[in-house]
Amino acid sequence: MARAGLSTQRLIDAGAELADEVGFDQATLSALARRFDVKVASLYSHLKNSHDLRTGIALLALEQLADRAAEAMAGRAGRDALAALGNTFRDYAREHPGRYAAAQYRLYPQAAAASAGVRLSQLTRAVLRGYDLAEPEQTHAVRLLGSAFHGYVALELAGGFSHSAPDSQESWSRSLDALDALLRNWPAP
Amino acid sequence: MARAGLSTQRLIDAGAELADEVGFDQATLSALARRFDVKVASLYSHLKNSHDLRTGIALLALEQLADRAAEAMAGRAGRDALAALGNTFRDYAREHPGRYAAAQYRLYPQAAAASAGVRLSQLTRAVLRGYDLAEPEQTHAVRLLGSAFHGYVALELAGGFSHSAPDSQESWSRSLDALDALLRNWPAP
DNA sequence: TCCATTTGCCTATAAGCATTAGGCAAATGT
DNA sequence: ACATTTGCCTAATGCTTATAGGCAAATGGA
Repeated sequence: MARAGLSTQRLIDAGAELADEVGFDQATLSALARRFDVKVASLYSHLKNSHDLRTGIALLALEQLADRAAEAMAGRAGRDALAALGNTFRDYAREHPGRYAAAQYRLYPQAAAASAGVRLSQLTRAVLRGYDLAEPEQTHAVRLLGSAFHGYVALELAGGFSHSAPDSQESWSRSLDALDALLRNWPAP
Repeated sequence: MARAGLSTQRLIDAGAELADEVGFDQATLSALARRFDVKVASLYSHLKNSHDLRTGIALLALEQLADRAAEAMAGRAGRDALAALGNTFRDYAREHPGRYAAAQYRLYPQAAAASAGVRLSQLTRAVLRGYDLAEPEQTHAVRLLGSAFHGYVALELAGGFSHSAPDSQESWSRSLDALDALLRNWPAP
């Protein structure tokens, strides 16, 4: 009986593709087994359970996001860095909606601390180096920036901005302008 | 055989409570039937399917959100109106996490157009009456505002701001200050 | 190269969830 | 009082996750 050549990594990679195609919560072990033309029980040699698959996809997505963000932000500051980070999130979510959803998957604190999510939040903080903000205002700004990026991407992905003028791209671009202006003129506490 | 006295509305109300307790996607027909001490099949006299239940909870959540927002915003303008709307979202999400998640549930365009979501977006636009913004900048601002609110609430609910200083309440308050400042000094296109 | 061990995928089984079909009894209205 | 409607039931199906145990393919040591 020929073997299918499964491995944890191959399953997670295929799971990520599956998630992009059918949605993160439709990326089931059953569907994954079907994709490899293998019985579901066979997957349990490589994954502890379905939570394991989801965690794996989440960690993959965070890695990819952090890699892309680091590359996009390299050598940029101010509005350029801000746009690089924001566009990384938005583009990734549009290219890989399932993975983007996975990146929001609730990890155990321990797993979260060891994930690329940490790198990602360092990059967000790095954007603020181009502006003049001391603690604790810097942290407030990091949180607001993360909220605005994530919120915009989530609402856009949910179709919130799709069926009315003006174009979502236009609003996105102006939102980056606005956030840049805000960081340059952060109100006194 | 005594009857349980089910009805569509009672099921949806109980489903909303269930969602708050165990999470929106754990609010299943099975769990709901258990709660009424009734067999699952009995629910199908009142609900077409599980999507129907989810849609019902979503519409309920949107109604409640819009009602709360309208009351909180009445008679307020500027930063007060902004804070009233933002706090409505945040407080509702903290009190009713399952319902808040439901409010993000993707509705059919037709259902969405007839929902209280429309009222909610009118209220968001009403906040901007206290500031001086003409179209299309006004729409960009509405979208950014909605993104920031939703993003903050989602990240806070996911535990993003819970395990490090400064306090999330502090960041929220400063974010409202910052958004108010931004709307007062919206950058020229 | 032989053979022991490990590993990978299998069958079988069980439990939870969504859904449909069909039945009986309680509620309702005339 | 009786016919009709309605509400909840049992039964059955199919899909999902998960566990236990088995056999054959890969691996590695002599």
